Amino acid sequence: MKVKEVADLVSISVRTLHHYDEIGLLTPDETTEAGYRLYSDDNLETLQQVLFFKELGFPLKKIKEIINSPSFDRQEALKLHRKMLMEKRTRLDRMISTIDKTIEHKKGVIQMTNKEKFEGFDFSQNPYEKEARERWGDEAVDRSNAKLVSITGEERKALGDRMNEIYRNFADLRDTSPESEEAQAAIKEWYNFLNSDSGNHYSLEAFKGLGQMYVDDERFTKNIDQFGKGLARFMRDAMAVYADKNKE
Amino acid sequence: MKVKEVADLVSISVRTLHHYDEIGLLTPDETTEAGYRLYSDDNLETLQQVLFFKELGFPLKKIKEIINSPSFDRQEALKLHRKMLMEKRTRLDRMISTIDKTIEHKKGVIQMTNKEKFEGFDFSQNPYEKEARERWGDEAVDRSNAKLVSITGEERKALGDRMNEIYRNFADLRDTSPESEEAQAAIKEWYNFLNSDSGNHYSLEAFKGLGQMYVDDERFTKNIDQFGKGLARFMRDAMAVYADKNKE
DNA sequence: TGTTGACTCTAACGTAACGTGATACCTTAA
DNA sequence: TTAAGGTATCACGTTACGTTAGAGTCAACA
Repeated sequence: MKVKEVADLVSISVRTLHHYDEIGLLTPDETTEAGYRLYSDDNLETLQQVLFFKELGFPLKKIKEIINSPSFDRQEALKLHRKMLMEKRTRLDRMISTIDKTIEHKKGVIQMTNKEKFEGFDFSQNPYEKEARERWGDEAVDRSNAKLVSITGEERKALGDRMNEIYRNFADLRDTSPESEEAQAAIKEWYNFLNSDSGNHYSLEAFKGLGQMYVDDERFTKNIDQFGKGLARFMRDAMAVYADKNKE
Repeated sequence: MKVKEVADLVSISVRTLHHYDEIGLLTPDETTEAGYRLYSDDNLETLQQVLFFKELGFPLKKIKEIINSPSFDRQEALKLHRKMLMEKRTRLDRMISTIDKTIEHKKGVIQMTNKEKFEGFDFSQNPYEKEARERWGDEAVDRSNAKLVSITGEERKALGDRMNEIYRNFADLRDTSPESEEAQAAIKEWYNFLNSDSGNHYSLEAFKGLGQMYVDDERFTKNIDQFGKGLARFMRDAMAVYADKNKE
Protein backbone atom coordinates (compact mmCIF):
# COMPACT_ATOMS: atom_id res chain seq x y z
CA MET A 1 0.00 0.00 0.00
CA LYS A 2 1.18 3.49 -0.87
CA VAL A 3 1.15 6.42 1.51
CA LYS A 4 -2.17 7.92 0.52
CA GLU A 5 -3.94 4.61 0.77
CA VAL A 6 -2.64 4.05 4.25
CA ALA A 7 -3.34 7.65 5.21
CA ASP A 8 -6.92 7.39 4.02
CA LEU A 9 -7.42 4.04 5.66
CA VAL A 10 -6.47 5.27 9.08
CA SER A 11 -7.47 8.90 8.63
CA ILE A 12 -4.12 10.52 9.20
CA SER A 13 -2.14 12.79 6.91
CA VAL A 14 0.51 11.71 4.46
CA ARG A 15 2.82 14.10 6.21
CA THR A 16 2.34 12.17 9.41
CA LEU A 17 3.51 8.98 7.74
CA HIS A 18 6.48 10.83 6.32
CA HIS A 19 7.22 12.14 9.75
CA TYR A 20 7.05 8.69 11.30
CA ASP A 21 9.46 7.51 8.67
CA GLU A 22 11.76 10.45 9.29
CA ILE A 23 12.09 9.77 12.97
CA GLY A 24 12.38 6.05 12.39
CA LEU A 25 9.16 5.22 14.16
CA LEU A 26 7.61 3.46 11.22
CA THR A 27 9.77 2.74 8.19
CA PRO A 28 7.93 0.95 5.40
CA ASP A 29 9.20 -2.52 4.59
CA GLU A 30 9.65 -1.74 0.91
CA THR A 31 10.19 1.12 -1.48
CA THR A 32 9.78 1.19 -5.24
CA GLU A 33 12.51 2.16 -7.68
CA ALA A 34 11.16 5.66 -7.69
CA GLY A 35 11.40 5.86 -3.93
CA TYR A 36 7.70 5.39 -3.21
CA ARG A 37 6.99 4.00 0.25
CA LEU A 38 5.22 0.66 0.27
CA TYR A 39 3.59 -0.42 3.50
CA SER A 40 3.15 -4.09 4.31
CA ASP A 41 0.45 -5.65 6.44
CA ASP A 42 3.00 -5.90 9.18
CA ASN A 43 3.67 -2.19 8.90
CA LEU A 44 -0.02 -1.57 9.30
CA GLU A 45 -0.08 -3.57 12.47
CA THR A 46 2.77 -1.56 13.86
CA LEU A 47 0.93 1.57 12.88
CA GLN A 48 -2.07 0.36 14.78
CA GLN A 49 0.07 -0.06 17.87
CA VAL A 50 1.56 3.37 17.40
CA LEU A 51 -1.84 4.98 17.17
CA PHE A 52 -3.05 3.19 20.25
CA PHE A 53 -0.15 4.50 22.26
CA LYS A 54 -0.59 7.92 20.79
CA GLU A 55 -4.24 7.91 21.73
CA LEU A 56 -3.10 7.27 25.25
CA GLY A 57 -0.89 10.33 25.21
CA PHE A 58 2.56 8.85 24.85
CA PRO A 59 5.14 10.97 23.02
CA LEU A 60 6.40 9.47 19.80
CA LYS A 61 9.90 9.07 21.16
CA LYS A 62 8.66 6.84 23.93
CA ILE A 63 6.45 4.91 21.56
CA LYS A 64 9.49 4.16 19.49
CA GLU A 65 11.34 2.89 22.52
CA ILE A 66 8.40 0.83 23.58
CA ILE A 67 7.73 -1.01 20.39
CA ASN A 68 11.40 -1.59 19.76
CA SER A 69 12.03 -2.89 23.24
CA PRO A 70 12.84 -6.60 23.37
CA SER A 71 10.54 -6.94 26.34
CA PHE A 72 7.61 -5.61 24.34
CA ASP A 73 4.82 -8.12 24.20
CA ARG A 74 2.02 -7.15 21.86
CA GLN A 75 -0.54 -9.35 23.49
CA GLU A 76 0.14 -7.93 26.89
CA ALA A 77 0.23 -4.42 25.52
CA LEU A 78 -3.10 -4.89 23.85
CA LYS A 79 -4.67 -6.09 27.05
CA LEU A 80 -3.34 -3.11 28.92
CA HIS A 81 -4.53 -0.84 26.16
CA ARG A 82 -7.94 -2.27 26.55
CA LYS A 83 -7.95 -1.52 30.21
CA MET A 84 -6.75 2.00 29.62
CA LEU A 85 -9.38 2.68 27.01
CA MET A 86 -12.01 1.45 29.41
CA GLU A 87 -10.62 3.87 31.96
CA LYS A 88 -10.80 6.59 29.40
CA ARG A 89 -14.36 5.65 28.75
CA THR A 90 -15.42 5.97 32.34
CA ARG A 91 -13.63 9.30 32.40
CA LEU A 92 -15.70 10.31 29.42
CA ASP A 93 -18.79 9.16 31.22
CA ARG A 94 -17.88 11.37 34.11
CA MET A 95 -17.39 14.29 31.78
CA ILE A 96 -20.77 13.66 30.28
CA SER A 97 -22.39 13.59 33.66
CA THR A 98 -20.50 16.75 34.51
CA ILE A 99 -22.05 18.39 31.50
CA ASP A 100 -25.46 17.18 32.48
CA LYS A 101 -24.99 18.73 35.85
CA THR A 102 -23.67 21.94 34.43
CA ILE A 103 -26.76 22.19 32.30
CA GLU A 104 -28.92 21.65 35.35
CA HIS A 105 -26.80 24.04 37.32
CA LYS A 106 -27.36 26.76 34.80
CA LYS A 107 -31.04 26.20 35.16
CA GLY A 108 -30.51 26.86 38.82
CA VAL A 109 -31.64 23.43 39.82
CA ILE A 110 -28.68 22.11 41.70
CA GLN A 111 -25.52 23.43 43.21
CA MET A 112 -22.24 22.18 41.94
CA THR A 113 -19.03 22.40 43.84
CA ASN A 114 -16.00 23.56 41.96
CA LYS A 115 -14.43 20.18 42.33
CA GLU A 116 -17.40 18.51 40.75
CA LYS A 117 -17.25 20.89 37.86
CA PHE A 118 -14.06 19.34 36.70
CA GLU A 119 -14.77 15.71 37.25
CA GLY A 120 -13.46 13.64 34.43
CA PHE A 121 -10.66 16.00 33.69
CA ASP A 122 -8.32 14.67 36.28
CA PHE A 123 -6.06 12.55 34.17
CA SER A 124 -3.72 11.85 37.03
CA GLN A 125 -6.51 9.75 38.51
CA ASN A 126 -5.96 7.10 35.93
CA PRO A 127 -3.92 4.34 37.53
CA TYR A 128 -3.33 2.59 34.27
CA GLU A 129 -1.61 5.47 32.62
CA LYS A 130 0.68 5.67 35.57
CA GLU A 131 1.18 1.97 35.42
CA ALA A 132 2.01 2.13 31.78
CA ARG A 133 4.45 4.93 32.35
CA GLU A 134 6.14 2.82 34.94
CA ARG A 135 6.03 -0.27 32.85
CA TRP A 136 7.24 1.38 29.71
CA GLY A 137 8.72 4.52 31.13
CA ASP A 138 12.30 5.65 31.08
CA GLU A 139 13.92 3.26 33.44
CA ALA A 140 11.66 0.28 33.19
CA VAL A 141 11.71 -0.23 29.47
CA ASP A 142 14.15 -3.05 29.76
CA ARG A 143 12.89 -4.61 32.91
CA SER A 144 11.06 -7.45 31.29
CA ASN A 145 8.97 -8.97 34.02
CA ALA A 146 6.92 -6.20 35.51
CA LYS A 147 3.61 -7.30 36.92
CA LEU A 148 0.18 -5.99 36.15
CA VAL A 149 -1.52 -4.21 38.98
CA SER A 150 -4.15 -6.11 40.84
CA ILE A 151 -7.72 -5.39 39.96
CA THR A 152 -8.49 -3.80 43.32
CA GLY A 153 -7.68 -0.31 42.16
CA GLU A 154 -10.20 -0.53 39.39
CA GLU A 155 -12.79 -2.10 41.59
CA ARG A 156 -12.45 0.46 44.29
CA LYS A 157 -12.85 3.16 41.74
CA ALA A 158 -15.99 1.68 40.26
CA LEU A 159 -17.39 1.40 43.73
CA GLY A 160 -16.71 5.05 44.39
CA ASP A 161 -18.41 6.01 41.18
CA ARG A 162 -21.51 4.09 42.09
CA MET A 163 -21.66 5.62 45.53
CA ASN A 164 -21.42 9.05 44.04
CA GLU A 165 -24.25 8.27 41.71
CA ILE A 166 -26.44 7.17 44.53
CA TYR A 167 -25.65 10.33 46.46
CA ARG A 168 -26.63 12.35 43.46
CA ASN A 169 -29.94 10.62 43.23
CA PHE A 170 -30.59 11.48 46.83
CA ALA A 171 -29.76 15.07 46.12
CA ASP A 172 -32.65 15.15 43.68
CA LEU A 173 -35.01 13.98 46.38
CA ARG A 174 -34.04 16.51 49.01
CA ASP A 175 -37.22 18.51 48.77
CA THR A 176 -39.50 15.56 49.36
CA SER A 177 -40.00 14.43 52.94
CA PRO A 178 -37.82 11.70 54.43
CA GLU A 179 -40.93 9.54 54.74
CA SER A 180 -41.93 9.90 51.10
CA GLU A 181 -42.13 6.84 48.95
CA GLU A 182 -39.31 7.89 46.68
CA ALA A 183 -37.02 8.71 49.54
CA GLN A 184 -37.73 5.40 51.21
CA ALA A 185 -37.22 3.51 48.01
CA ALA A 186 -33.89 5.22 47.52
CA ILE A 187 -32.89 4.50 51.09
CA LYS A 188 -33.76 0.88 50.60
CA GLU A 189 -31.49 0.76 47.62
CA TRP A 190 -28.79 2.40 49.67
CA TYR A 191 -29.20 -0.20 52.40
CA ASN A 192 -28.97 -3.03 49.92
CA PHE A 193 -26.00 -1.47 48.23
CA LEU A 194 -24.09 -1.13 51.46
CA ASN A 195 -24.81 -4.72 52.34
CA SER A 196 -24.08 -6.21 48.96
CA ASP A 197 -21.08 -4.44 47.62
CA SER A 198 -18.98 -3.22 50.45
CA GLY A 199 -18.29 -6.51 52.12
CA ASN A 200 -19.72 -5.32 55.45
CA HIS A 201 -23.07 -6.13 56.79
CA TYR A 202 -25.26 -3.53 58.40
CA SER A 203 -28.08 -4.43 60.71
CA LEU A 204 -31.02 -2.05 60.73
CA GLU A 205 -29.72 -0.67 64.03
CA ALA A 206 -26.27 -0.13 62.62
CA PHE A 207 -27.81 1.42 59.54
CA LYS A 208 -29.67 3.92 61.67
CA GLY A 209 -26.46 4.62 63.56
CA LEU A 210 -24.64 5.17 60.33
CA GLY A 211 -27.22 7.75 59.39
CA GLN A 212 -26.64 9.54 62.66
CA MET A 213 -22.95 9.52 61.98
CA TYR A 214 -23.57 11.33 58.72
CA VAL A 215 -24.62 14.30 60.80
CA ASP A 216 -22.28 13.88 63.78
CA ASP A 217 -19.04 13.25 61.98
CA GLU A 218 -18.17 16.25 59.90
CA ARG A 219 -16.03 14.24 57.53
CA PHE A 220 -19.18 12.47 56.46
CA THR A 221 -21.26 15.59 56.50
CA LYS A 222 -18.81 17.47 54.38
CA ASN A 223 -18.50 14.71 51.86
CA ILE A 224 -22.20 14.13 51.55
CA ASP A 225 -23.27 17.75 51.59
CA GLN A 226 -21.11 18.23 48.56
CA PHE A 227 -23.98 16.78 46.63
CA GLY A 228 -26.48 19.18 48.06
CA LYS A 229 -26.84 21.31 51.16
CA GLY A 230 -28.52 19.48 54.00
CA LEU A 231 -28.32 16.16 52.27
CA ALA A 232 -26.59 14.45 55.21
CA ARG A 233 -29.37 15.52 57.53
CA PHE A 234 -31.99 14.38 55.06
CA MET A 235 -30.36 11.00 54.69
CA ARG A 236 -30.10 10.53 58.43
CA ASP A 237 -33.81 11.17 58.80
CA ALA A 238 -34.74 8.90 55.93
CA MET A 239 -32.48 6.14 57.22
CA ALA A 240 -34.01 6.37 60.68
CA VAL A 241 -37.52 6.15 59.24
CA TYR A 242 -36.52 3.17 57.17
CA ALA A 243 -34.90 1.34 60.08
CA ASP A 244 -37.80 1.96 62.43
CA LYS A 245 -40.41 0.97 59.91
CA ASN A 246 -38.72 -2.29 58.99
CA LYS A 247 -37.92 -3.29 62.52
CA GLU A 248 -41.52 -3.85 63.41
CA MET B 1 -8.35 31.19 43.89
CA LYS B 2 -4.67 31.45 43.03
CA VAL B 3 -3.02 29.79 40.05
CA LYS B 4 -1.79 26.68 41.79
CA GLU B 5 -5.14 26.01 43.39
CA VAL B 6 -6.89 26.23 40.07
CA ALA B 7 -4.19 24.19 38.38
CA ASP B 8 -4.50 21.45 40.97
CA LEU B 9 -8.26 21.50 40.86
CA VAL B 10 -8.46 20.88 37.17
CA SER B 11 -5.18 19.00 36.78
CA ILE B 12 -3.44 21.30 34.39
CA SER B 13 -0.13 23.12 34.80
CA VAL B 14 0.36 26.61 36.12
CA ARG B 15 2.15 27.38 32.90
CA THR B 16 -0.98 26.52 31.00
CA LEU B 17 -2.95 29.08 32.96
CA HIS B 18 -0.24 31.62 32.34
CA HIS B 19 -0.38 30.77 28.69
CA TYR B 20 -4.13 31.21 28.56
CA ASP B 21 -3.71 34.58 30.17
CA GLU B 22 -0.95 35.53 27.72
CA ILE B 23 -3.07 34.83 24.68
CA GLY B 24 -6.10 36.44 26.26
CA LEU B 25 -8.11 33.25 26.37
CA LEU B 26 -8.69 33.35 30.07
CA THR B 27 -7.74 36.47 31.99
CA PRO B 28 -8.46 36.30 35.71
CA ASP B 29 -11.05 38.75 36.97
CA GLU B 30 -8.74 40.11 39.66
CA THR B 31 -5.09 40.47 40.55
CA THR B 32 -3.54 41.29 43.90
CA GLU B 33 -1.23 44.20 44.52
CA ALA B 34 1.71 41.91 43.95
CA GLY B 35 0.36 40.87 40.59
CA TYR B 36 -0.95 37.47 41.67
CA ARG B 37 -3.75 36.14 39.46
CA LEU B 38 -7.03 35.58 41.26
CA TYR B 39 -9.61 33.42 39.54
CA SER B 40 -13.29 33.90 40.22
CA ASP B 41 -16.02 31.28 40.04
CA ASP B 42 -16.97 32.78 36.74
CA ASN B 43 -13.41 32.31 35.51
CA LEU B 44 -13.63 28.68 36.51
CA GLU B 45 -16.76 28.23 34.47
CA THR B 46 -15.08 29.72 31.46
CA LEU B 47 -12.16 27.42 32.05
CA GLN B 48 -14.52 24.49 32.06
CA GLN B 49 -15.85 25.56 28.70
CA VAL B 50 -12.34 25.99 27.37
CA LEU B 51 -11.35 22.52 28.46
CA PHE B 52 -14.43 21.01 26.90
CA PHE B 53 -13.64 22.58 23.58
CA LYS B 54 -10.04 21.58 23.90
CA GLU B 55 -11.01 18.01 24.62
CA LEU B 56 -12.86 18.11 21.35
CA GLY B 57 -9.76 19.17 19.49
CA PHE B 58 -10.40 22.84 18.87
CA PRO B 59 -7.33 25.08 18.64
CA LEU B 60 -7.13 27.71 21.36
CA LYS B 61 -7.48 30.52 18.88
CA LYS B 62 -10.82 29.22 17.74
CA ILE B 63 -11.92 28.59 21.30
CA LYS B 64 -11.22 32.22 22.05
CA GLU B 65 -13.32 33.30 19.10
CA ILE B 66 -16.09 30.96 20.09
CA ILE B 67 -16.52 31.94 23.69
CA ASN B 68 -16.19 35.62 22.88
CA SER B 69 -18.70 35.47 20.09
CA PRO B 70 -21.94 37.30 20.84
CA SER B 71 -23.86 34.41 19.38
CA PHE B 72 -22.31 32.00 21.83
CA ASP B 73 -24.95 30.28 23.89
CA ARG B 74 -23.56 28.24 26.72
CA GLN B 75 -26.60 26.07 27.10
CA GLU B 76 -26.62 25.17 23.46
CA ALA B 77 -22.89 24.62 23.47
CA LEU B 78 -23.15 22.30 26.42
CA LYS B 79 -25.80 20.25 24.71
CA LEU B 80 -23.70 19.91 21.61
CA HIS B 81 -20.71 19.03 23.74
CA ARG B 82 -22.70 16.28 25.27
CA LYS B 83 -23.52 14.88 21.90
CA MET B 84 -19.93 15.05 20.80
CA LEU B 85 -18.70 13.33 23.90
CA MET B 86 -21.21 10.58 23.32
CA GLU B 87 -19.85 10.26 19.82
CA LYS B 88 -16.39 10.07 21.22
CA ARG B 89 -17.55 7.37 23.54
CA THR B 90 -18.93 5.20 20.80
CA ARG B 91 -15.69 5.75 18.96
CA LEU B 92 -13.87 4.54 22.02
CA ASP B 93 -16.17 1.55 22.14
CA ARG B 94 -15.24 0.77 18.59
CA MET B 95 -11.58 1.04 19.44
CA ILE B 96 -12.04 -1.32 22.32
CA SER B 97 -13.79 -3.83 20.15
CA THR B 98 -11.01 -3.38 17.62
CA ILE B 99 -8.54 -4.32 20.30
CA ASP B 100 -10.58 -7.32 21.27
CA LYS B 101 -10.55 -8.46 17.72
CA THR B 102 -6.86 -7.80 17.34
CA ILE B 103 -6.21 -9.97 20.35
CA GLU B 104 -8.33 -12.71 18.83
CA HIS B 105 -6.68 -12.18 15.52
CA LYS B 106 -3.26 -12.70 17.01
CA LYS B 107 -4.51 -15.95 18.39
CA GLY B 108 -5.33 -16.86 14.82
CA VAL B 109 -9.00 -17.11 15.58
CA ILE B 110 -10.51 -14.66 13.19
CA GLN B 111 -9.44 -12.74 10.15
CA MET B 112 -9.47 -9.01 10.28
CA THR B 113 -9.51 -6.83 7.25
CA ASN B 114 -7.21 -3.86 7.24
CA LYS B 115 -10.13 -1.52 7.35
CA GLU B 116 -11.46 -3.17 10.43
CA LYS B 117 -8.12 -2.84 12.11
CA PHE B 118 -8.51 0.88 12.23
CA GLU B 119 -12.09 1.24 13.14
CA GLY B 120 -12.58 3.91 15.70
CA PHE B 121 -9.67 5.92 14.49
CA ASP B 122 -11.50 7.62 11.72
CA PHE B 123 -12.17 10.96 13.28
CA SER B 124 -13.58 12.38 10.10
CA GLN B 125 -16.52 10.06 10.57
CA ASN B 126 -17.76 12.13 13.43
CA PRO B 127 -20.59 14.26 12.09
CA TYR B 128 -20.76 16.36 15.22
CA GLU B 129 -17.25 17.60 14.99
CA LYS B 130 -17.98 18.65 11.47
CA GLU B 131 -21.16 20.24 12.62
CA ALA B 132 -19.35 22.11 15.32
CA ARG B 133 -16.75 23.27 12.89
CA GLU B 134 -19.45 24.61 10.69
CA ARG B 135 -21.37 26.11 13.53
CA TRP B 136 -18.37 27.73 15.16
CA GLY B 137 -15.92 27.63 12.32
CA ASP B 138 -14.23 30.50 10.58
CA GLU B 139 -17.06 32.05 8.68
CA ALA B 140 -19.97 31.00 10.76
CA VAL B 141 -18.88 32.32 14.11
CA ASP B 142 -21.00 35.39 13.72
CA ARG B 143 -23.95 33.89 12.01
CA SER B 144 -26.12 33.67 15.02
CA ASN B 145 -28.94 31.50 13.90
CA ALA B 146 -27.35 28.41 12.48
CA LYS B 147 -29.51 25.36 12.85
CA LEU B 148 -28.65 22.09 14.43
CA VAL B 149 -28.55 19.23 12.01
CA SER B 150 -31.59 17.09 11.92
CA ILE B 151 -31.49 13.86 13.83
CA THR B 152 -31.51 11.80 10.66
CA GLY B 153 -27.74 11.88 10.37
CA GLU B 154 -27.41 10.38 13.79
CA GLU B 155 -30.06 7.81 13.15
CA ARG B 156 -28.55 6.72 9.90
CA LYS B 157 -25.23 6.32 11.60
CA ALA B 158 -26.65 4.21 14.39
CA LEU B 159 -28.35 2.06 11.81
CA GLY B 160 -25.10 1.60 9.94
CA ASP B 161 -23.36 0.63 13.12
CA ARG B 162 -25.94 -2.01 13.88
CA MET B 163 -25.75 -3.42 10.39
CA ASN B 164 -22.01 -3.64 10.66
CA GLU B 165 -22.33 -5.50 13.91
CA ILE B 166 -24.65 -8.01 12.38
CA TYR B 167 -22.28 -8.52 9.49
CA ARG B 168 -19.49 -9.15 11.92
CA ASN B 169 -21.52 -11.77 13.69
CA PHE B 170 -22.04 -13.47 10.38
CA ALA B 171 -18.35 -13.37 9.73
CA ASP B 172 -17.84 -15.44 12.82
CA LEU B 173 -20.20 -18.09 11.52
CA ARG B 174 -18.63 -18.42 8.12
CA ASP B 175 -17.13 -21.81 8.75
CA THR B 176 -20.40 -23.39 9.81
CA SER B 177 -22.75 -24.52 7.07
CA PRO B 178 -25.50 -22.22 5.81
CA GLU B 179 -28.02 -24.72 7.16
CA SER B 180 -26.57 -24.78 10.65
CA GLU B 181 -28.70 -23.69 13.54
CA GLU B 182 -26.52 -20.69 14.38
CA ALA B 183 -26.45 -19.48 10.83
CA GLN B 184 -30.20 -19.81 10.50
CA ALA B 185 -30.76 -18.04 13.78
CA ALA B 186 -28.54 -15.21 12.65
CA ILE B 187 -30.32 -15.03 9.31
CA LYS B 188 -33.63 -14.87 11.06
CA GLU B 189 -32.39 -11.93 13.06
CA TRP B 190 -31.21 -10.33 9.87
CA TYR B 191 -34.61 -10.81 8.27
CA ASN B 192 -36.35 -9.27 11.24
CA PHE B 193 -33.88 -6.45 11.37
CA LEU B 194 -34.45 -5.58 7.74
CA ASN B 195 -38.17 -5.63 8.20
CA SER B 196 -38.26 -3.69 11.41
CA ASP B 197 -35.69 -0.96 11.12
CA SER B 198 -35.28 -0.10 7.51
CA GLY B 199 -38.80 0.93 6.74
CA ASN B 200 -39.07 -1.54 3.88
CA HIS B 201 -40.80 -4.84 4.02
CA TYR B 202 -39.23 -7.92 2.53
CA SER B 203 -41.26 -10.95 1.63
CA LEU B 204 -39.45 -14.26 1.87
CA GLU B 205 -39.14 -14.22 -1.90
CA ALA B 206 -37.67 -10.76 -1.91
CA PHE B 207 -35.38 -11.74 0.92
CA LYS B 208 -34.04 -14.62 -1.10
CA GLY B 209 -33.62 -12.31 -4.06
CA LEU B 210 -31.76 -9.87 -1.90
CA GLY B 211 -29.36 -12.64 -0.94
CA GLN B 212 -28.77 -13.39 -4.60
CA MET B 213 -28.04 -9.74 -5.16
CA TYR B 214 -25.32 -9.89 -2.55
CA VAL B 215 -23.43 -12.13 -4.95
CA ASP B 216 -24.51 -10.64 -8.26
CA ASP B 217 -24.05 -6.98 -7.52
CA GLU B 218 -20.44 -6.35 -6.78
CA ARG B 219 -21.17 -3.25 -4.76
CA PHE B 220 -22.88 -5.50 -2.26
CA THR B 221 -20.29 -8.22 -2.55
CA LYS B 222 -17.49 -5.82 -1.96
CA ASN B 223 -19.13 -4.22 1.01
CA ILE B 224 -20.06 -7.49 2.65
CA ASP B 225 -16.87 -9.34 1.92
CA GLN B 226 -15.07 -6.63 3.79
CA PHE B 227 -16.11 -8.46 6.89
CA GLY B 228 -14.70 -11.74 5.70
CA LYS B 229 -13.90 -13.37 2.39
CA GLY B 230 -16.81 -15.29 0.93
CA LEU B 231 -19.27 -13.84 3.39
CA ALA B 232 -21.63 -12.56 0.70
CA ARG B 233 -21.82 -16.02 -0.80
CA PHE B 234 -22.39 -17.57 2.59
CA MET B 235 -25.17 -15.15 3.38
CA ARG B 236 -26.86 -15.77 0.05
CA ASP B 237 -26.90 -19.49 0.74
CA ALA B 238 -28.15 -19.09 4.27
CA MET B 239 -30.85 -16.65 3.17
CA ALA B 240 -32.02 -19.04 0.49
CA VAL B 241 -32.22 -21.89 2.97
CA TYR B 242 -34.14 -19.70 5.37
CA ALA B 243 -36.61 -18.53 2.75
CA ASP B 244 -37.25 -21.99 1.39
CA LYS B 245 -37.67 -23.54 4.80
CA ASN B 246 -40.13 -20.95 6.03
CA LYS B 247 -42.18 -20.88 2.87
CA GLU B 248 -43.54 -24.38 3.35
C1' DT C 1 2.04 9.38 -27.99
C1' DG C 2 1.63 13.19 -25.70
C1' DT C 3 -0.74 15.23 -21.89
C1' DT C 4 -3.32 15.68 -18.10
C1' DG C 5 -4.38 14.97 -13.14
C1' DA C 6 -3.64 12.63 -9.14
C1' DC C 7 0.03 10.99 -6.47
C1' DT C 8 4.82 10.81 -4.85
C1' DC C 9 9.38 12.53 -3.27
C1' DT C 10 12.75 15.60 -0.45
C1' DA C 11 13.81 19.82 1.74
C1' DA C 12 12.97 23.38 4.77
C1' DC C 13 10.71 26.77 7.13
C1' DG C 14 6.30 27.70 10.06
C1' DT C 15 3.26 26.92 14.01
C1' DA C 16 0.52 25.64 18.19
C1' DA C 17 0.67 24.74 22.89
C1' DC C 18 2.93 24.59 26.09
C1' DG C 19 7.81 22.85 28.84
C1' DT C 20 11.73 24.41 30.99
C1' DG C 21 14.90 27.11 33.15
C1' DA C 22 16.53 31.71 35.08
C1' DT C 23 15.92 35.37 38.07
C1' DA C 24 13.38 38.01 41.29
C1' DC C 25 9.50 39.16 44.31
C1' DC C 26 5.58 37.62 47.84
C1' DT C 27 3.56 35.13 51.72
C1' DT C 28 3.26 32.59 55.83
C1' DA C 29 4.06 29.33 59.34
C1' DA C 30 7.72 28.04 62.73
C1' DT D 1 13.10 36.51 60.67
C1' DT D 2 14.01 33.17 58.06
C1' DA D 3 13.21 29.21 55.36
C1' DA D 4 10.00 26.95 52.33
C1' DG D 5 6.92 27.19 48.95
C1' DG D 6 4.18 30.03 45.69
C1' DT D 7 4.13 33.51 42.06
C1' DA D 8 5.76 36.81 38.33
C1' DT D 9 7.91 37.80 33.97
C1' DC D 10 10.99 37.06 30.23
C1' DA D 11 12.83 34.02 26.80
C1' DC D 12 14.44 30.15 24.54
C1' DG D 13 13.38 24.93 23.67
C1' DT D 14 10.41 21.13 22.12
C1' DT D 15 6.95 18.09 20.03
C1' DA D 16 4.33 16.78 16.19
C1' DC D 17 3.28 17.79 12.74
C1' DG D 18 1.34 21.82 8.77
C1' DT D 19 2.55 24.06 4.83
C1' DT D 20 4.47 25.60 0.77
C1' DA D 21 7.97 24.74 -2.95
C1' DG D 22 10.05 22.41 -6.69
C1' DA D 23 10.45 18.18 -9.10
C1' DG D 24 9.72 13.44 -10.40
C1' DT D 25 6.07 9.28 -11.22
C1' DC D 26 2.22 6.94 -12.97
C1' DA D 27 -2.17 5.49 -15.08
C1' DA D 28 -5.56 6.89 -18.16
C1' DC D 29 -7.50 9.26 -21.69
C1' DA D 30 -7.44 12.14 -26.22
